[in-house]
Amino acid sequence: MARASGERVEEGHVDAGSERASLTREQIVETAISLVDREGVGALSMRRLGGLMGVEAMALYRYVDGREDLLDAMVDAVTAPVESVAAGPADARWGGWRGYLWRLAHYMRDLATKHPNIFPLVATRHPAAPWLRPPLRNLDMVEEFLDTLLNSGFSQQQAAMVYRTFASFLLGHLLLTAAQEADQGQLHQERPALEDLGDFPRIQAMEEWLSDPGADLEEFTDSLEDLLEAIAAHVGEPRADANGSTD
Amino acid sequence: MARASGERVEEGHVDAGSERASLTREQIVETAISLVDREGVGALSMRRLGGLMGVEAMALYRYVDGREDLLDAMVDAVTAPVESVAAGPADARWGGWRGYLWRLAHYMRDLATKHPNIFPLVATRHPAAPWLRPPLRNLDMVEEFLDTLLNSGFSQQQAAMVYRTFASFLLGHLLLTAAQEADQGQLHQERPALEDLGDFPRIQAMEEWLSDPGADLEEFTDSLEDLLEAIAAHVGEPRADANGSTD
DNA sequence: GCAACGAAGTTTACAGTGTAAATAACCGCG
DNA sequence: CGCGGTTATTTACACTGTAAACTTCGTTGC
Repeated sequence: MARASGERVEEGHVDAGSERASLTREQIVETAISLVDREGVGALSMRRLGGLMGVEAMALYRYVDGREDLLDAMVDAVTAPVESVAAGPADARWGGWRGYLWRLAHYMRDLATKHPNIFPLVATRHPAAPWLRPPLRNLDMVEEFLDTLLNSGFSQQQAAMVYRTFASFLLGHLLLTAAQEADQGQLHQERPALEDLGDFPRIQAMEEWLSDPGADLEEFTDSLEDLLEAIAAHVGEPRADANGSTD
Repeated sequence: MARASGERVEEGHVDAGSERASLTREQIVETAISLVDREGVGALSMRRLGGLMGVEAMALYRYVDGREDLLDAMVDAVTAPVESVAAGPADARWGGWRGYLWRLAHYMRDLATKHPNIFPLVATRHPAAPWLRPPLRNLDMVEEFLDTLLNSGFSQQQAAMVYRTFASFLLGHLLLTAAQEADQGQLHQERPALEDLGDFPRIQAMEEWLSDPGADLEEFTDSLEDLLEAIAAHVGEPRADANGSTD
């Protein structure tokens, strides 16, 4: 019954084409992601999601094992394609470790700006293992990360250190980028008049320098380059010229 | 009535001494903080909090204006004392800007380890102004921060840049520190067997280097020193010796 | 054909949530 | 005493996640 007559599902056009489509874990996760992208995690409820897929809420439980599991699955889904985009196996060494880290950083930044409402989840949910540090919590990706570094002459200890440092760097910058992107998207909610700053002359004087949201990418890039330089210095690499050819 | 006879409030010994005590916004926020410290934000509900204070849930609404406001107030309360601890007005220039940033960083780290369940809120909630960057979102503190830097010879543009960079640095490192501290506290919940890593030789080989949770403080300190060095370099300061005396 | 089976989705139910609105208990003051 | 104001309680409602029973349906074995 249910979907037979004109019962007005919320907006979900399931597919109506192939055969019967039924439900899929991937479709559920995908729909949930798009909902959260549009309206934030607060808007994600099982009943609402069910409505979007033209199905009762409880039907989802055959595939997702509860809301928490769904959130984890969303995080995994969003961070999964990184290994095939940031640095596929073919060109993993193109540009050496610097090139690899550069591409990875910018891929993660894209992710944060595309899913600003989901990124806090990526940053905040406990990863499966305690040494897996957000936002770099995809096993395939971490494996490739370490592989690239070890192949570039880093010791195991150094590679682990770089992994941690790099993760912290991304976490800090991208969480801010995402937050900023998020309230840009949320059709300017009530800016509460911004207390008058009379007691804060320094802040008042510097407000223009502190704002400047357009500078975010530039700041990210600059900081990234500083970080790469610092890594190179710690590791004893000559200098730069962006090509650490190891083969 | 309510608190008169033996009605078994959850555990809240309000004060039982002074006069009647009634309710206070500060007490509410304090109790909420201690609850979240013990059991995580998931455990904070208005009814539960009311129970802890020997009062019905709706009584809180005269003081906190809803759950969201309560969470904001908790974040503010937790990050407020920074100006009097990290660097009071008297010794704000002791050790120059390096000393100031050093003390501030360690104060914030203490905060993250003392309130690991609250720190994600500090990191994640939108600040009042868009240019106020977590976790440095206290106006008094930011004012002092900028003042210290400007008094140490930084230009306005440079000071703003340092503020942003420093905030990103803290956010990245402390969120990880807090997460780690948090699941140490949560009486080891089911570690789900940790998929066997057969497909990840690199990770498997380096697991010992990747774990090592004791190294967190050392890593933080090292990274902090790198950051201070980088700032000094960008600003054209001679070198180090931890005393940028400007007077 | 037909009964049995398993899977997919629905119904019903329950305990818990935040919070708006009306109500009651208390205080000092006239 | 009554009156008014502050504080806390009561009641109510819409919503949440999810356990358990139930219906519906396509497939398979005989």
